[in-house]
Amino acid sequence: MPASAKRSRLVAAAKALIHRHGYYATTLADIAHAAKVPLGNVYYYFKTKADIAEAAIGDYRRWFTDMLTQLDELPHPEQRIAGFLDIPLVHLTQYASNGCPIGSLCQEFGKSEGALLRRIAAILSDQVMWIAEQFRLLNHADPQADALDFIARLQGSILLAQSLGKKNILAAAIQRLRRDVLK
Amino acid sequence: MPASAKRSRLVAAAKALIHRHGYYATTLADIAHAAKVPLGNVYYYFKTKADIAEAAIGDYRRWFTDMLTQLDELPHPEQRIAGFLDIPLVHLTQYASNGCPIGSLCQEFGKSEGALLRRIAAILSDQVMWIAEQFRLLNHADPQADALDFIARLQGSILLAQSLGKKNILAAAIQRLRRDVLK
DNA sequence: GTCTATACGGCGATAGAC
DNA sequence: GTCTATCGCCGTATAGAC
Repeated sequence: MPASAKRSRLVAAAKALIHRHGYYATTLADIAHAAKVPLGNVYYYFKTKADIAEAAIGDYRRWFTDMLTQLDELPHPEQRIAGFLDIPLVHLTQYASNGCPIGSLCQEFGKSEGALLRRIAAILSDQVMWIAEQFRLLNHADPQADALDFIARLQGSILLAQSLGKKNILAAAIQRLRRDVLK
Repeated sequence: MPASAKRSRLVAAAKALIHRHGYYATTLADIAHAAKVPLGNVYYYFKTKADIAEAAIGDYRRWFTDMLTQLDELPHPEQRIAGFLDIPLVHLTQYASNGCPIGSLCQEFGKSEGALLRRIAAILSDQVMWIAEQFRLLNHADPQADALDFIARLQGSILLAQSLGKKNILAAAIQRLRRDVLK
């Protein structure tokens, strides 16, 4: 039932605008306009603004779940991790100017919206567990701690690149992560 | 001239509330109430809400500058870095539940407020340069890159601890940073 | 310098015709 | 299902008395 063209356009617009301007700064009018849907009609598909965010988060989660499942097809853990690092590399410019769509929402929702925080943070949690699994296969002494450090380095580097306005920082950090893991 | 009791109270209230709830979610009425200053009177001290944020950022910058200057008195770079890591350790609970006051403002301002972003990001930049100087003294091959990685790990760990609701993540990350640097 | 009252705009959400 | 008009609230900012 969620497969309506308008609904999809609304969610897509919400994801793009929220990534660029943040959740609070994005208005329903902005989303409706970008999706070419009249403002009042938005409420036929979503009861509240938070519901749109939830749909956007669901989209992100499905996307990452699919991506990690695809990467699981690769034969070696090193290849899988390299594939994982390709994600921020492909979106380098976007991540460096708008931040990680997951990480920045965690920041925003971490301040107030408890229910939405748990949903968006679950994606980060998925990533940590997936990386930990690869590290376990690579015989790390403490795969969980190493995975947390890995994701922290990635998220922190995105923040630094965005804050200092230098996407090179992110590119170099990805390179460094790849080297440290695959050495 | 900036040393008015009311003004100081307003800035202090702004810092605390913005750290807890973020800049956009914090209203001038909240700040005025917490500082026990009538709403209308706020505008005698600050022309706009952004001006209050600027004052808060100035406060943070002075605080960190003083702290780093104090740490410079310590004889060995290792001790200085250990002292630097004591900052998030002392504020562990607060950082784990509300994030880093600097990092989370960078996220928030990175989305829209360009002028304020540059000011708050300067603090991160200061930290990176200061850490890089210590690494240079410790004969690191690439002090700048190592410093960026160091701050990224710290910021990313704070984000993970806050998002996943486990302050242990931050405590462990600090321990790990200390061990990696001082070994 | 201080404080009350209020203007003004924008946003989330609703009513109700079609 | 779709869309226009609009309500009600809240947040920033101002006017102006004291």
